[in-house]
Amino acid sequence: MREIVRERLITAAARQFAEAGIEQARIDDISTDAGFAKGTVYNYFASKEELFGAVVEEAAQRAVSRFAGVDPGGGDVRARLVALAQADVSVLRDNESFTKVLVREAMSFRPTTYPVIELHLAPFVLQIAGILTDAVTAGQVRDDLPPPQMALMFVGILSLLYVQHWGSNGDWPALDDIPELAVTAFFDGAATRRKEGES
Amino acid sequence: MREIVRERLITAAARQFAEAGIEQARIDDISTDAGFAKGTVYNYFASKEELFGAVVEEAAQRAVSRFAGVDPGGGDVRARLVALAQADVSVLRDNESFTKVLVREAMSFRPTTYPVIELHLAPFVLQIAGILTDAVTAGQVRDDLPPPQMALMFVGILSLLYVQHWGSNGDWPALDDIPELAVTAFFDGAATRRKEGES
Amino acid sequence: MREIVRERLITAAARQFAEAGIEQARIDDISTDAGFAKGTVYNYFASKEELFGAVVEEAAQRAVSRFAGVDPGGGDVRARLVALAQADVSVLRDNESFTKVLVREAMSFRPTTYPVIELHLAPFVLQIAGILTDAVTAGQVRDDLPPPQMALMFVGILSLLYVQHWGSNGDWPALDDIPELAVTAFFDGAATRRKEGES
Amino acid sequence: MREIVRERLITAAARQFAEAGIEQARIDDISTDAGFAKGTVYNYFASKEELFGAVVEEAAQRAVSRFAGVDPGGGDVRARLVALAQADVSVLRDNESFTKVLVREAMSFRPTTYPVIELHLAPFVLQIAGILTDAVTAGQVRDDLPPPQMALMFVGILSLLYVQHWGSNGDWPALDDIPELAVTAFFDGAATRRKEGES
DNA sequence: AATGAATGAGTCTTCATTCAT
DNA sequence: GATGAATGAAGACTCATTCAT
Repeated sequence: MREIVRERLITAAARQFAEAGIEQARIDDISTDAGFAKGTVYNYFASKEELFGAVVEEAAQRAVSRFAGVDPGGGDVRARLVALAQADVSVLRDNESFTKVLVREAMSFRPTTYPVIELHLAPFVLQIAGILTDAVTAGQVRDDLPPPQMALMFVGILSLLYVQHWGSNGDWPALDDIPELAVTAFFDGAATRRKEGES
Repeated sequence: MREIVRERLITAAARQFAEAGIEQARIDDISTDAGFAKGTVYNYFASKEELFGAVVEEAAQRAVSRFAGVDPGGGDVRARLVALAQADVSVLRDNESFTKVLVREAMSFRPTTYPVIELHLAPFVLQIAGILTDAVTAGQVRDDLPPPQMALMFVGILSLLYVQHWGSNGDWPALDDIPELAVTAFFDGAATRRKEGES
Repeated sequence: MREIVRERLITAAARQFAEAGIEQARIDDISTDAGFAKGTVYNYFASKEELFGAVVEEAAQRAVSRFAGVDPGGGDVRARLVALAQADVSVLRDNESFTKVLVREAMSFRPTTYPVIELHLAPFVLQIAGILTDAVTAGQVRDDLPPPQMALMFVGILSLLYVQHWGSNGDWPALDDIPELAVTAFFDGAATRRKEGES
Repeated sequence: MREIVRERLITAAARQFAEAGIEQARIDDISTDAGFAKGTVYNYFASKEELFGAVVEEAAQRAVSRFAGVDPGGGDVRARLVALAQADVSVLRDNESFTKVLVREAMSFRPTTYPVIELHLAPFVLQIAGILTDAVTAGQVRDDLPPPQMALMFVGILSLLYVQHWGSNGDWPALDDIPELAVTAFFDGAATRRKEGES
């Protein structure tokens, strides 16, 4: 019961925070949006700051939760990364507000939220780093950059495409194109190339 | 005279906005930081919002100004992009606050500032798009993605590295490494490769 | 409940506005005067301006409300006008602040308030105009001036006497004398006269 | 020299005070309107309040100055009053701002300005009272009201018509009609009448 | 004497937070 | 547990006034 109300508040908060930013969002609107009166928020969260923390935490958890079991494994890095990116985009579709909050906060490196985000995103990044390590071993990925940092870059590029998607009002890139695009940008780069093994 | 004071105010504002964000920054502090009493800001800017606009504008202009004459031209895309990225980093060194504000705002896609940023960054993006078009013609760059969007990606990757630099408190990547890193990430990608023409 | 507080705030506001004028009156004082903390006003009115509007509106309504049923009708204009003026004075006794605000504003022809006053005073003026029209028909009142404008004059003269009452600190005219005085001034004028029908 | 600048400032101040009221009028605008920079006002007046006082004083003086020699004398009160009212209206034409300030202040019974106005208007009121006293003696004016108070009423009615003129944007009454109208209202009243001496 | 940049006291207004019901 | 009225700290903004030039 208590948990359900809490959830409703967090979801409403995510919406408001995504639309207005943390400063501009008003507790009143959040409560109303969730179907309660102003004061109710304070029966569940000690402060606006704490509510925001809960939103970020939930956002990070949601983002991570769906990756479990998504990785097809196997030898093809590209395919594995695309699968992850697709999972991420599908999460985004159901949680656009949460993701917006997450990305905006990540890019704002606010001392209070950055560590939270890092902490919760760690599993995701590690999973990617794992895939990359496999791929380095298999000779599919360059070995002159540490996998964890390449993983960060991959997550970053994904976020970047989200930002451009939102910034262009959905004009470009379309959500559907993002997974492939992200992997292409991350993996292949802009240069013309002859794939390994091509004659 | 008037211009100098204005400049001082904008610089102080950039500092405060970079540190605290637009909402948290207090007009009082900005004026004090610039060495004036609180009312002085309002002799130069009609409102906090306008001051912020001036900071963004200045940030965008500074970012662009240094690219003039930086492009070495010639046939090597990589070298040209590295030169531009180096110029950008050197601008950043002198204007860290401005760039922070710029990047944070760009990533927050706020309706009021996003267009301003787009407008002022356009020349920079176009310059890169030009280089990429040359490179496409020369067969150095893939022709399946439109140059303007690749240019956006390049700028995005650069910004991403700044964010990671700031987010890690300068840990990784170091400023000095960013130009090379950005070009590598953008141009080469993560895949192992044999450069065009290698046997 | 909510209505009571609103009323208390309006009453306090009327006091402060009457004493200090709209510019000089401070929201703080109004709230305190009403027995609340300063912020409370804003739970009921969006701005000082709106609160002022509410005061003017209430003032006009109070002024009008008591005229209902006051007019004795019958053939004697003088008596009917005196009855109305007496009602007006009795309203004034209970609402001195409101009336002061009303009169001051009416005489200041401020674009924002003048229409409000006109609108709300219209019924009163119309009632008087009606009485005068009757009287014109009955041959008691001159027919060379339009009744609505004569009605305005009557209201004006009444207000004028209030102003002189306040301006002289109650010295002259006394409130009790005002109804008779107003009707005399308006109806009879200063000239010596022989009433119609006197030999 | 000094006197001329002072005069220009007072005239500009009158304009601004008339348009915006004493609180809303800004020193800056007054100075600019007079053709000077902001600071100049303070070389002539110690404060805004003092400047306002000077405007009121000047307004009162201008209002009075033109009555000298205007009174045609003779036996007809009506004619003498009309002459005075005409003089007043003609003064008003050249000094609309000053008169507006004066009337508004008179109706606002502000402790600081009311005495000033009374003081300066006294000669005018006395002159009218004199005429009325003559008329009482001649049996043309009722003897049951003290002439000074009747004089006040006359001035009041005149002001009232100005207010209605301004409040209706010049619609009614027209300036030209005011002298006759004022005397009619004051002298004859609204009642049908047979003038003294009519058969 | 004129200027206009700088000052800072004074207010309105917002809104997170408290708490009695 | 929900409510929403009351609170009051905080901060943007105005503008009369000062004063160095």
